[in-house]
Amino acid sequence: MYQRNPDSTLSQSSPRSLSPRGKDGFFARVYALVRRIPRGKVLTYGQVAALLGEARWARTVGWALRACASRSVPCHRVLGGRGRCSPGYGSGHPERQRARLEAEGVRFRLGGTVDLAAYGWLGPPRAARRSRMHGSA
DNA sequence: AGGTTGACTGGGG
DNA sequence: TCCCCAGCCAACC
Repeated sequence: MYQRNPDSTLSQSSPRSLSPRGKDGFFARVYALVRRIPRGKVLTYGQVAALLGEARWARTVGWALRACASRSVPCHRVLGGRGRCSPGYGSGHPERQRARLEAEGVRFRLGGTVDLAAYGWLGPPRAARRSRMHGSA
């Protein structure tokens, strides 16, 4: 099984990353958003960055997830822009990411990519609800 | 203070 | 479709 020590990653793996300074806790906001991705749905690094209002910070999102502060953050639901698993997932085991996603019902194409149009999350409900409920009034 | 790194992206071959 | 290159930008050293 591929369970890493949640505790060790919390206390010693990335001590400084847990107190992100750039932009009032960008890391924390990344974790908060990723935690909301529903089972069986995915998001790309670029989309996470965009949803947080920092469209060009895709690489920084990667930094945040590398630290993967808590086991409660389903970081396996974040893929590269081409719907591919992250090369560095689980310290170089993207297959683990795939296994987790498949366990949630996400199917992969022959090339090892996920159909983002089919499995992509639309984002926080609130954003979608706002335009629909309030409309113009 | 400055160079390097990286779980990214988009474009081109 | 896959691989490589240039641009990207904060974190890291």
